[in-house]
Amino acid sequence: MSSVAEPHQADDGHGPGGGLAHRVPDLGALELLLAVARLGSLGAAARELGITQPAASSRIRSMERQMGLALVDRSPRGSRLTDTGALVTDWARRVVEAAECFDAGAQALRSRRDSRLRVAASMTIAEYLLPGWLLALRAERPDTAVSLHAGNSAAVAERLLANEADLGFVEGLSVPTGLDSVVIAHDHLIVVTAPGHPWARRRRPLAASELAATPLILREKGSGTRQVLDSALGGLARPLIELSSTTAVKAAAVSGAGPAVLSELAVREELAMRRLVSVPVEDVALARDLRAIWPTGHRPVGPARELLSLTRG
Amino acid sequence: MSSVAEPHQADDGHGPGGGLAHRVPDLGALELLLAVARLGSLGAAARELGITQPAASSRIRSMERQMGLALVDRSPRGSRLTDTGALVTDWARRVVEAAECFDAGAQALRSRRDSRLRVAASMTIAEYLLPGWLLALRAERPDTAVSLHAGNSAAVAERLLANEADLGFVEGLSVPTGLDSVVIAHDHLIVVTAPGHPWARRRRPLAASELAATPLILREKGSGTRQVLDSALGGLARPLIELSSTTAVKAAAVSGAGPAVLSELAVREELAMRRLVSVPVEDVALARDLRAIWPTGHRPVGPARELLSLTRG
DNA sequence: CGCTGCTCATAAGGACAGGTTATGCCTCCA
DNA sequence: TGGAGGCATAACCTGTCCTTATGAGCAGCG
Repeated sequence: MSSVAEPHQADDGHGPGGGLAHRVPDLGALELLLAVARLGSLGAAARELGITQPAASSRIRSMERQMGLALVDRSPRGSRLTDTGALVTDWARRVVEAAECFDAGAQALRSRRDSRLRVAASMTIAEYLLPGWLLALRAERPDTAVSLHAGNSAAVAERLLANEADLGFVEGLSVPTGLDSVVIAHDHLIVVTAPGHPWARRRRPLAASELAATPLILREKGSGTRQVLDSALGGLARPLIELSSTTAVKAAAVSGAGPAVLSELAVREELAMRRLVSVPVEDVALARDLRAIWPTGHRPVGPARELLSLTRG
Repeated sequence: MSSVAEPHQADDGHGPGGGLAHRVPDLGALELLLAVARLGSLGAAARELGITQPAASSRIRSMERQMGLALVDRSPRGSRLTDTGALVTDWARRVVEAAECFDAGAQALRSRRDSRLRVAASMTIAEYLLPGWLLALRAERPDTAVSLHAGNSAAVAERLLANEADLGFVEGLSVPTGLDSVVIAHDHLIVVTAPGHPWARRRRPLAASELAATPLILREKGSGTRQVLDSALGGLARPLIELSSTTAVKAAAVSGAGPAVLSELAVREELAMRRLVSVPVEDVALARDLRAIWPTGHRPVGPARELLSLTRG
């Protein structure tokens, strides 16, 4: 029951030129570029990253050679980004930020035991929201060791009640007894298809009956997403296929296998890139709350309170 | 006049443990992990990336050692991700996607001459939107060579009229004569502050007069963002400091220097991570259109039409 | 039952990237 | 006219990642 079982997908150009890694400078080089942009000098950037000035000079130079672009204007009294360098640096910043989220998440997965704050979260929240929160928390309280356990809503509640976690995050319809909660955000399930699908060009909203009558790509029964959909349609959702992870559902939908129902959190990126298109729906209650939960009476204090305050919009 | 001149900022933990690059696997490893997730086998993933099976095996193993996490369940008939591996892979996917955007953008900056589609775009669009569009275009038309030139709105128009570009993207109030256009999206300028600023806790919307009376962190006169703000306030915006790039303005605002006015495109990430907070505003027309533009009479065809169709919501 | 085909693991060697120290040149400023 | 800070080059070292060659576990089939 663990996870990924993805269908074939016809996308991504694994064409010639070899992997991304040969065309994109590695993270260390991008980090260095950001430091140069911020500090205005190769030497200063080198010091900040704990390397020597010649190392920085050589690394920036080979990055420019690799990309075929002049990124930095060197002068005897400092270095500034060129115009294209500024643009490249902005794109690089996004890569580094994603890597920082990765790192924050990985670190939380690693430090299981001796953590000052033990968090349990549902898959969707752990995937899309939590790394950013952890990063923000680290910015304010750099020495707070956080541990993370991801699972379904029931598992999260269980861990809290067993005192194996201090704070939980779930997306669901109801809160288990013995737990207090606060709504931290709202989420909507939305219907998505590949851009080529007939529904993609629909202007008139889909009726609930139509949705219930159409075979859909769905998460397995028991997942939070599926529960909300079944309840909204009165237990009637017809699966085209059932997949055990959000990722697999997205991949199937992108490949054109059919319409899928997913959290808007999960498909924001795909919508922005037009890999998926949202289909308007009427009359169906696909909203759900994202909640922070904790054992009744143990109102969050210290790091837990800090993290909680970061999550509220 | 080129670019970045960032003020001091007290954030990011350049603390111990050395750079990100030592804690996060490099792009090649992340790419490999995604391939393993998708294909269900180390050997198959290795083949897809054009390396040998032992190389893949060793690389995954050292990634697991580096992170201190078991990512893959190996068996004599294939490999599957562990639960934590699935989570890590989802985070890795975001890093790789950011790198793909970086690559698409860099490639467009590089191929200046012999391109089938020459695009000119304003800075904001080039920074935040265009890489995604280029990636989507590459997915559909892998062999379309695109070149990109970024500049302010006037420069974009100039390039189009001089037949140095086929398609332009600008965010602005008006369209120069000699050019046709279509609105592809709507953008709003928003007022943001660091979370600690008094305005951050404001519930009651800010009046235009209040905004005009307060010194703000702003882009330089002549930028599209500044033009819209000045016009909305009747030419009255009072600068606290003027900076020459969106990035510098964001950094100043994050560090708490004061309130800033920026496109919501530019601060979406910062808002999500609570590094900045949006301040409600009333009575001020801060909306602006994002437009695709082209020389009158040369309606986009071929690759230009293709790209245009990807940008419309 | 043993062959064939798939999987992953290990071992030994080579290429290269990225780091270091040492040094030189340029420019601004006191 | 030093001195300080900036960048570049050269020579060398080391670790990482790749390769080829080989071994071993599990499945299906004649």
